[in-house]
Amino acid sequence: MADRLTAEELAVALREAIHRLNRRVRQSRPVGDLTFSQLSALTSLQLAGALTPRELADVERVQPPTMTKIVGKLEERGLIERTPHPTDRRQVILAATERGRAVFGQFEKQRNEWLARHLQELTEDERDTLTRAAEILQQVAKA
Amino acid sequence: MADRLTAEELAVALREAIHRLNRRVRQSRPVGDLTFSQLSALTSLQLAGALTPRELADVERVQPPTMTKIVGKLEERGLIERTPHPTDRRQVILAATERGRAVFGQFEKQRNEWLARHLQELTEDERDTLTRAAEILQQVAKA
DNA sequence: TCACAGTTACTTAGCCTAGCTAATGAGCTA
DNA sequence: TAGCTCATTAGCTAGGCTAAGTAACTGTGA
Repeated sequence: MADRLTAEELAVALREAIHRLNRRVRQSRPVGDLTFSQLSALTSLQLAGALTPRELADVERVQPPTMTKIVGKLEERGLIERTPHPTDRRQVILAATERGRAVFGQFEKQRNEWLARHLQELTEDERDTLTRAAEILQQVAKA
Repeated sequence: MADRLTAEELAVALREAIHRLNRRVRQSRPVGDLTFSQLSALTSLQLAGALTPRELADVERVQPPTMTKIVGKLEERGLIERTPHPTDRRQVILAATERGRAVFGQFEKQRNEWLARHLQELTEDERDTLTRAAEILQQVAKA
């Protein structure tokens, strides 16, 4: 069973687990797909409805120029669109297009397939633990 | 409290949590530091003692050319060294140098600082949950 | 009130790392 | 000798970053 770890030991264990799992999930990329980061940005955008690039960058925890690139890729594919801000002409409003919303669910599903399949092989107890862990980790990442 | 999620819903939640946390941890990079991937490879190498590039690539779940690059960076810094395989001259044996072992602990500590600090702010109960979660995730990543 | 200095928002340019596949060359093995 | 395996090289894309540039907003002093 799990011994009581120090915060530092836990940090090591968690980071390694996350690092490897992250690589695994990224590897299972279907052809012609959106990347992880693109999908994440698209998700945030749909959850929020509409955001400025700065807001989206903050949510995604990247710098604005990085978000400019990601948004550019999504716009090229016609999945999101830029519209002018109603009052402040420096700003831009980003929102998913019809097509973006349509395409999204399908890719999201593929993307999760590998992980979901493996999670299904766990016990209910283990999945409950991971559910609580996901909440805690979201909280930590937000901090 | 946590509702019972389907494996698919859990996959979404986990993936998002991991994605964001990963970015957070990567951001807290001290100057002149090793990258996440370099540190991870160095760790695996020390745990195993010595490995060939192919073996290390498998452990780290990357393709051999990717590992060639990472190993190159570590070698440049004098943290690992390549020695010829005793019987098979195609192969190479990788191992951490004295300096690699010395430098390792220190960077590892810095690397974990941000995460450890935030984990310390959690309750013991939450940390226990994360400890179990880390074990489960390692298992899933290995599968 | 209005000009201009400072600030903010986004983008561009240029860099590095991390991944990948395809191809190459050296060495092993049947 | 033919064919396989291992490591590397070459060349690509994506995703990060900082620094610098441009356009637009805002507030203050004459």
